[in-house]
Amino acid sequence: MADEKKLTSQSEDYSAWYNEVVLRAELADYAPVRGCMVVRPYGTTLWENVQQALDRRFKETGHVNALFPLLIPMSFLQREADHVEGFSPELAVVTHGGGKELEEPLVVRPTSETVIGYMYSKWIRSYRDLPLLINQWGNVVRWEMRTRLFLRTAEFYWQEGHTAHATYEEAQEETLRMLGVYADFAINDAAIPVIEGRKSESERFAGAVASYSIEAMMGNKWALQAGTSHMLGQNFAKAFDIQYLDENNELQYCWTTSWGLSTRMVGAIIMAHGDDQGLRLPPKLAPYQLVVVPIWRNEDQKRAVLEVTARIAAHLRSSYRIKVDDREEVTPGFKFNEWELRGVPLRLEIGPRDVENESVVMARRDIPGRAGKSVAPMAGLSAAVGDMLDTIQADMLDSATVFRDANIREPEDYEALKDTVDHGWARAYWCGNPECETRIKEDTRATNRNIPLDQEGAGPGLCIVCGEPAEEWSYWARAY
RNA sequence: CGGGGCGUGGCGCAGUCCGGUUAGCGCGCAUCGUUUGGGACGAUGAAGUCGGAGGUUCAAAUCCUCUCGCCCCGACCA
Repeated sequence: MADEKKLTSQSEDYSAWYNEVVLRAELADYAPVRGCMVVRPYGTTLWENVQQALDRRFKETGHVNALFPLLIPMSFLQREADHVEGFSPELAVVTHGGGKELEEPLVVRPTSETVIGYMYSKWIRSYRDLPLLINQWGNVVRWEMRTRLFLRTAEFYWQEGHTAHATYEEAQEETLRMLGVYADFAINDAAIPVIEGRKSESERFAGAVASYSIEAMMGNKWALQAGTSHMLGQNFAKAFDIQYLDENNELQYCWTTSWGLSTRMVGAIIMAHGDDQGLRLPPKLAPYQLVVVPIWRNEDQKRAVLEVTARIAAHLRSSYRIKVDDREEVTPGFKFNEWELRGVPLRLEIGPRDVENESVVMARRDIPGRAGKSVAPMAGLSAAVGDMLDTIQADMLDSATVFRDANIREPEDYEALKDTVDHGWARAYWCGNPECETRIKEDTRATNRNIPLDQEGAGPGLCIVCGEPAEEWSYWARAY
């Protein structure tokens, strides 16, 4: 930071920008343990808003919440071959308890498929018990090599849904339903356009038959997997004996799914919307939807302004998440910058002129500077604020969508693809051969993000790498 | 685990090469006053076992040995 007041600009150093925003907006801080973070109150409120928006959708689709234990017997992980292999390098293991070495080590859950599978095998007896639709809000630990606040931390907070079904079709339907729920949330609440798709074999969750993701484009044009949904087939059902008696009194293995969305979504919100001034939070999720900054020059004005401010705030508080910043030790200009850094979508400025004219100045965070300012009459202010917040929400989605679409190209050939993924995402035909996928990764550091569910317009084509026939196109990009 | 960087008041750093007053600077913080429509200013003040341990020396933030931790860049991952 050359200028201590300003953030490092995104163009100068995107990851420095990211770290500074997270710290200075007081979303999170580094914990004493490497790779762990403290989610500060402002970040927690944002996460709680994410939770509420998702939880409502989970309930609407028939799910209920439960809480499963943090510690899992090591042997559980080993029951599903791919699952152990996938997770063993990143497990935190508890070897001692009560001052004694444990007979069997316990792992701190990296995810809960195994314990939940164990419990499901106890709970499920009959087809009448199905489908079983449970979600858990909690934390997990994965010993990551390289960590970044929110994006990849050793411990993170998330929800993991785990469902069991009688048939393949129902489980597959559930997998895609929840992917759709994530997409709906991302688009309509987080104002982040996302692409729903299937993960390639190499990117598939350890133990899954198929994994699906929503992929979002960040401000530096890298991709971020913002949510995943897995079709687990009967892999875990067989490993944990999750069986039921069907209508014909025959024993069948269940079909299970799991799906998760983590505090990484906070990182997505930061990077999808942030600018050189700091955060830009979508109104639906922002801890404060609007901040009111009173302005005065002398005692008389102060009294009048604060009185009007209090009245307006009391009125707005019933409908909006509002913060009145009446600190006297900092100037209005300082407050403007601080709340812009912290991403509050809308600011109301109330000064002597406004008191006189019975108006307020509204400043939109998504449109910096003078262009984002307008004057609104105090009469009918609540409705005007509501309209403005709706407009900001919609405009943020629009501009994120325009940005994303402007940075997705369809390269003609392999040489063009190499260039494309340097500046954005590529949508290209791929034959599905892992060797072609690996080659792209080695040549460009870009990975297969997903094979979009929406294949409209895709006909038979030729693989961008090997030229063999390809049925589907997929997205390729540098990713977090 | 490989490469790089860094540990000095709350934060950011200088000082370390070449040992030598009372360890400085900016920001922040506290008090008072003047300010307040885009990051105010002045005065006064509080705050540091120089990451830790051992060693060399009359003398160590500074030199030597060991150690711990953090950050950044790679390979792995949501």
